[in-house]
Amino acid sequence: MSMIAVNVGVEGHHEYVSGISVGEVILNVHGKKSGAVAALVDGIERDFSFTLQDDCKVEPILGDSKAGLYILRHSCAHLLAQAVVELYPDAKPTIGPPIDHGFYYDFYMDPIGEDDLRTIEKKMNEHIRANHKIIREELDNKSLREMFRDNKFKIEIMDEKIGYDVGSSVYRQGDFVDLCRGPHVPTTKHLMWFKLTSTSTAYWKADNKRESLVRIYGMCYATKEGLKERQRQIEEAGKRDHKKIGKEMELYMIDEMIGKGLPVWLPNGEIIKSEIENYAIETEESYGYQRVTTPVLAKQQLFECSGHLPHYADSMYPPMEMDDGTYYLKAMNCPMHHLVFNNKKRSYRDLPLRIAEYGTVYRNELSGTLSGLLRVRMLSMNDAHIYCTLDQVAKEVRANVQMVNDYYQTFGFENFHLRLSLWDPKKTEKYIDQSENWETTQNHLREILKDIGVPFVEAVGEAAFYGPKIDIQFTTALGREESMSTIQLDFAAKDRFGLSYKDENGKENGEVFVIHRAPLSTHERFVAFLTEHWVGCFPTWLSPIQVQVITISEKQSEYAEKVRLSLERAGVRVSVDDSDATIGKKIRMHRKMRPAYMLILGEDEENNQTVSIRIDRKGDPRNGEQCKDVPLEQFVADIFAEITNRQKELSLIPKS
RNA sequence: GCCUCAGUAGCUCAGACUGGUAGAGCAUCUGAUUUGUAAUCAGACGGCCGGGGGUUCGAAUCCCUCCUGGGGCUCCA
Repeated sequence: MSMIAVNVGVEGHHEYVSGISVGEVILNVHGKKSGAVAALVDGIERDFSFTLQDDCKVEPILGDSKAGLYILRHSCAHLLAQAVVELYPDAKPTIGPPIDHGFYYDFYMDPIGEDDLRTIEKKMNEHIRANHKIIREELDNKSLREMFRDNKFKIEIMDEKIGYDVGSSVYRQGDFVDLCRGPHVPTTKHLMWFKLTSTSTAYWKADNKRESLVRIYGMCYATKEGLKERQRQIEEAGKRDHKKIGKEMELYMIDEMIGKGLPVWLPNGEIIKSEIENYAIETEESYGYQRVTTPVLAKQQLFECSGHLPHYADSMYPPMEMDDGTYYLKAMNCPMHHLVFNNKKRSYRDLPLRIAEYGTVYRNELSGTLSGLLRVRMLSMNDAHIYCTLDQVAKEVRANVQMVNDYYQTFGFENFHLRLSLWDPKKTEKYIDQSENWETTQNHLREILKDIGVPFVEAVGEAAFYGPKIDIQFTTALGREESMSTIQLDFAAKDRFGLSYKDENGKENGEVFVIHRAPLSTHERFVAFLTEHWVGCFPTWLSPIQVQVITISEKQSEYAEKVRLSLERAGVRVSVDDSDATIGKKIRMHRKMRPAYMLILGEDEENNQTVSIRIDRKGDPRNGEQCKDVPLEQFVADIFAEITNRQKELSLIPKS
C-alpha cells in the first residue's frame, strides 16, 4: 500500500493511502461542517468521489463561493430534471446550465404553468429528503449512445461535443441519469435552498427554426440566508421599478390608442428629459458638435444605400406607398447625416466633422420585448456622427470615452464597465462588407482601448451590422447587464455614400471613417435607468418638482405666494399646497411625487421671513431630515446654486 | 412573433375555485375644521368587471377568441 503526500493549503502536507477519495481528505482536514461541495485537485474541479493516486494539492470549493454556487446550481438543474422526467415521462431533458443567479433546464415537452412548478418543487424536495448519492460513471462512446438513444438532443450534443471516438461521464442519482462532465455536489441534500422561479420557452440552440423547448428557471443557494438575500434583492428591485415609480410620479403614459412601445412623455417626465437634453447640448457644444434636424421618414433608396434594408429591415416599420415612391420611418439618423456631410465639398480642414441631432427614430422592436420605457419603439436621443480620418479615430474615441465619464460622474453611475463588441465571423450574413475590414477595425479599436488604459471585456456577436462597437455596460438593481452608451466605428459608410474630402495634397480622399455614438442611450431608456438608480428621488436639478411648499394653515397663503414668486424668479420649479388639510396629511400626500425639498410655512416662518426645509420623498433614506429658520433669501440663493451646479446630493440640509 | 401569468372605480386591491342585484381603502368633489412635520370628521361622485362571441333562465365568475400589460425566449453537456 503506497502513501501519497497531499498539500492541503495552510494546514501543510498530510499523508494518505493512495486511492483515497478527495471527499475523505476534505472531511479529515476541514471536518463535517466545512461547507465544501466539491474540491479543487491541482487546480481542477473534481467531485468528492475523485480518487487521489499521486502527490497533489487539494482545496475545498465552498458552497457559497462563486465556483461552489455554480456547482450547486448545476446540480440543482439535474435535480429539477430528475423530478420533471418522473412527473412527465415523455419529457426529454436537453441542457441545464447554471446561470448568474440560478439555473435553468430546457425540456422537450408540452408547455406547463406556474402551478406545475409547485408540483415539481414538491417532487424535488422528496428527492432531497431521500438524500440520493450523486454518482459519477465513466462510459465509452458506444454505451453512452446506447444509454441516451431515446433522446435525440443528447445524441446531438454528443455528435457536436464528444464525437465518436471517446466516451464521457454521466451522473446518476436514484433512478435518474444525465450526460454531464460535472462536477457535482456529493448528495442531493446540499440542494435544500432552492426555488423554481418561472417557466418560459426557448428554442433548441436559440434557433427559431428548431424545436421549441420548455425552459424552467430556478435559483439555488448554499444557505437559507443566501436564498433569502436574493429574494430580498428581487423585492428591493421591485420597489425601484421605473414603471411603478413612473406612474406614481406621472412621468409617462402608454395608451393602447396610440400603440404599444410608444410612450407619451407627461409634463413631469418631459422636464427630466429636457434637463438631460439641455445638459447634453451644453456638453456637446463644448466638445465641438454642430446640431442639425432631419425628417423622421425618407425614401426607400436612402435605406437601400445605407444597408438598412438588406440588414435591418425587420427592425424597421413597414413601408408607406406615396405617389412619388416608397417611404420608411427612420430607424437611425446616420444615413441622413451622411447626406449632410455630402451636401458640400469637404476639405481636410473640416475634419473631424461632428454632426449631432436631438430627435426621435422609430424601430419595430418585437412586441414581446417591449417594457415600459426600457424597451420602446420610439427612441429619442442625443445622437451624433463624427466624420474623420483613420488617424483621427483614436482621438475622437478617447474624447467620447471621456465624455461618457463626464456624464456618468454627474449622474452618479458607478456600476459600469466597457465592452468591445465584435462581429461573429460564423454569421457573416448578419453584417455588411468584407472580413478584412472587420478584423482591422476591431484591432484598431482594441488598440485604442488598450492605449487609453481602461479595463474592458470583449463580446463576440454583439457588433452593429456596419461595424464593431465600444459599449458601456450598466448593471441594474436586479444584477442584470444592459447597454447604456455606445461608440461605434463604421468603415462601410464611406463606400456606400461616397464620402470623401480634399486632403492636404489636393487629392480627393475617400478614407472617411464614421463614428456613431450615443453616450446617454435613448432618453426613454436613460430616464428608466435614472429612475431605478435613484428610486425616483432625483437630484434637485432633475426633479420635476424642486420645491413643494406646504402651509400650516390657510393663514399663510399669502406668504406662500411670496415664497413661490421668489423661487420662480430664480427659475426654480415650485408647487404650493395651501389647502386646509393637516400638515401631516399634506406631507404624506406629496412624498409620492418626490419633490427635492418640502418647505413648511407657518406663523413663525411668516413673521421672520424664513422657511423650514424638510426632505420627505418615497424611498429616500434621508426622509424626515429638516432644517428650521432658514432665511428665505438664503434658501433661494442656495437652491439656485445647487441646481446650477447639477449637484448630486441634496445639500441644503447638512447630512446628519 | 413564440411560451407563460395577469387585466374589476383615477390608484392599490377584494369578489372568481363552488354562476344569483359589483365591494373596500386612497384620490376627487361638498360641508365642517384652521391645523407645527408620515392619514381630522361627515357626506357625495365614481365601474360596458379589457373587447367580442359562446354555454346558461341568469356570467366579473365557466368556455372560445382577440387586445393590452408583466415575466421569459442572451448564458450551452
